[in-house]
Amino acid sequence: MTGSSGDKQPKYQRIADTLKAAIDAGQYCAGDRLPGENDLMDEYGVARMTARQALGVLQSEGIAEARRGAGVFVRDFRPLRRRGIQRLAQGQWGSGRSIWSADIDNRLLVVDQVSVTEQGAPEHVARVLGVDPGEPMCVRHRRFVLDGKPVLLSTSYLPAGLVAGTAITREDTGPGGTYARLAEIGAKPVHFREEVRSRMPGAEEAARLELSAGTPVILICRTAFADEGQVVELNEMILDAASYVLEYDFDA
Amino acid sequence: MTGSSGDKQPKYQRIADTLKAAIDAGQYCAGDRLPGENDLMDEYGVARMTARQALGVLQSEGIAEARRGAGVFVRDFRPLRRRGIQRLAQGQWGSGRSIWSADIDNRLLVVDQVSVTEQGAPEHVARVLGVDPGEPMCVRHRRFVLDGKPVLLSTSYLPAGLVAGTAITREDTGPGGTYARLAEIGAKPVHFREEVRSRMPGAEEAARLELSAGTPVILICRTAFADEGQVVELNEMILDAASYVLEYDFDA
DNA sequence: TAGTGGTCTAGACCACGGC
DNA sequence: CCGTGGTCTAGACCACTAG
Repeated sequence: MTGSSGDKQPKYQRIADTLKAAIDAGQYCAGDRLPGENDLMDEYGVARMTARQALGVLQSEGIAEARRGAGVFVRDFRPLRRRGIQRLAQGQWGSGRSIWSADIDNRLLVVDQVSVTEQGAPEHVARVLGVDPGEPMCVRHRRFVLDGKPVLLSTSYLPAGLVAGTAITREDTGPGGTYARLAEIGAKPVHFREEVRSRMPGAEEAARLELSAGTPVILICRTAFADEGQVVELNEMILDAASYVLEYDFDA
Repeated sequence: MTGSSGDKQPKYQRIADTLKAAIDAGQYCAGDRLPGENDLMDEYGVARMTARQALGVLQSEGIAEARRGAGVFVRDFRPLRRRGIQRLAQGQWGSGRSIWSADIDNRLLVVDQVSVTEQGAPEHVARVLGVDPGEPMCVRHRRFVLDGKPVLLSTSYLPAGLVAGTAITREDTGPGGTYARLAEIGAKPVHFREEVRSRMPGAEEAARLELSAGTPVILICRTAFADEGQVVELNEMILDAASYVLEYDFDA
């Protein structure tokens, strides 16, 4: 495909396709600098905005990344593997290690932008939790930064009455994390539901995750159920899609 | 956020933020037409390309959609729910109904662009299947169109030797689909792994799924294992991210 | 047919990065 | 410093859609 058919494509698309073909052919590898706007203007005899638009195609497809003052570079894709099911098996958090240490090998994970507040349940949260909007909730915000790159934003909602007085209301939830604390107060999560979708980030999300153009986010909304079917936590996560592969393993 | 701080934002960003705020405030609802390029030029006293850039922000965030000759319109988000685990429970395909009918209620699902060919295993497929690259595979391509909107592209790889002579090599695999046929030849899938990621589509993917700008795709790579741990199928799916929510339900 | 968005040109000034 | 990409202007022609 992309052959020499007389499809009457726009110029910028033809230039973009040529660059993509060169990347596929290995003429440019991950991290290499692509021809800049000026190069393309000379080579194809087009105006600045047209060359710019061609490079914009590669950026909006997540293939390339512009660095101001330096050039446009080929991106690479080396995602983390997030095992959705095994990571929540009881052995992981029952034993006292952080859930997150299951994900990472030889990498530096920093949790920052932590805040724990009590506020009223937003409407969509209340609906899932089965409570009234405005019901007091313990809201935990966190950002996870792996090797200096932010990869995940997390917002966790728990019923304020349920978790009052536990370490869940503190920034450091202690060994085993939130789920170990829930187990200690008789609200052990026994069932989980994860809903996954993807969209482009808003400006604030892109800033907090330091996303370059053309990178979507993955949204995971996890609901944790105790053994009476009671919802004990709702966790909304925003992931850099270029940093993650989610894995779900299950039997027929 | 987006307060009146003297952040010295670009004009197009300020215009875009104003439009987004108006949408959030309910001044424009899903399907409504937004102010066009000419409107913004008049209202803000900017050049054509700047107004255009502002509208481009909303489009690249998936908030709005341009319709040529008509205007720029607010998009909506009414996704399908795809239950990753229950839908592959044996009751679903063991009973003879199509797996896909489990997903849809009162909607017209059309499967088109079907092709079944035999070709050599691509390198990445061979690696997962544990065979040599070029090993003959049965390759099934399909496109799923729901109520006239393409939502999913599927490419399925099965060992050619295993499925030779079965309905799997025909376009219509018969009641219960591929998995029912595999069960009949003693290669019943008992375990599945789904790997999920997201990125922006390439031009061909966007065309086949009729995606508007600012819509990512979700990639699902599903591996089906028979009871000896043997891989019997690898299914690569490309989903319109604006059409789907994936759901995974599991116990701790 | 009138108005819309899609493409394109030929300039301009700026902020930032590497040298 | 000089080249890079980021923003912006003021025009132009086109294809498409709605009325």
